[in-house]
Amino acid sequence: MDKIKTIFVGTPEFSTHYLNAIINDGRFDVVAVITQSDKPSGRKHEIIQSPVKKIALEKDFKIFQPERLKADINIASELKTLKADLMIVVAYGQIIPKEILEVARYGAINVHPSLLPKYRGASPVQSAILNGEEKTGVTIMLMDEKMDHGPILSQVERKLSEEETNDILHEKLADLSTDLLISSAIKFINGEIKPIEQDHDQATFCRIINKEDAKVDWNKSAQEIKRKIYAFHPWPGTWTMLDGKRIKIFPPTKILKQKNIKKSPGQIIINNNELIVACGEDFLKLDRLQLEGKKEMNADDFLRGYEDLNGKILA
RNA sequence: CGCGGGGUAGAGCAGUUGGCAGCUCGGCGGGCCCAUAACCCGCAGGUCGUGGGUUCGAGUCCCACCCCCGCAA
Repeated sequence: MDKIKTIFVGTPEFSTHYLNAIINDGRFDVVAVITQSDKPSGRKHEIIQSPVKKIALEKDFKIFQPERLKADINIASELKTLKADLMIVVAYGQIIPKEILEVARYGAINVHPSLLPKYRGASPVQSAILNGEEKTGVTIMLMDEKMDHGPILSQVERKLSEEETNDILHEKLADLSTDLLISSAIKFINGEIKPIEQDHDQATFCRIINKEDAKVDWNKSAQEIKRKIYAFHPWPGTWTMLDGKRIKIFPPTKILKQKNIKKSPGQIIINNNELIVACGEDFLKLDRLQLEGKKEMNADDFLRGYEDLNGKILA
């Protein structure tokens, strides 16, 4: 059997797990890679290449980096000349127009890290943690014009614990589903899978995360705040303000229930060398912090250098 | 040339107008105690990021460079 001529579309680290799996499997021939354009990034505004691009360069794949895929009319015809069998899309970061989705003979397959039709959209993993879901998973599906809307080829589930962070969960979901992507793609091409239409009435959506989402509202319950800290780790990183300075909060944190103490939300309590903050409901013990300009550190290190914290208010 | 904070003992920090380098924690030794991460006594541990300059004298002032970090993108 000939190798499956594949166009891979993706951008961040998460995508690279799948690209590597496809490369290592041996039954696929990557004829092109589409990834986001290089952008000035970091402290000195250096030009940064996407993780997917780095692999593509290493393997000497043909690379496309349109500024806006929608606006680039020529790219569809150029892709067609590759006579690809399949397009595989993992976290590209742009809407892909219909003409592009149709350049490969068998169409486009998407990997989406949620149990579709739940959590369509830009932040499925973060949202599942934020909402305290008991389980999430990964869906392999065919793409159509609507976002995360196409018929499902396969799914895999994973239980969630209260201690799951966004970065680790992404990795675990990838580990869990790279094989599934490959087997599903091959079965689909061989006509061994019948795609199943999603139950669109059950669909839920999650929007892209912005920086304002990452600020702590201490009026919320300790549980809600804890989930945010885990869901937004390491990016964008949950933060609050202390004495006019930004301070980031990292996992782990622990919820403390103490009914007889009354403090205003955001108030710091130093007890037994532990850093505890009053929330709208219950209390949160913070273990790891980072003051702007400083490195991330343990709470007891932080307390050592920052005297008279007791009673101060985080906002 | 995007904006900003920082580099001082193993860790976290302080160091006033330039004048003997400190604090808390940790480490080591000893003491107290039924006992302890508690308490008491003692000890060790620093080329103050690097190089140059000013000065009788620089952690501190001037110049250059290296490294870490927050914002923004």
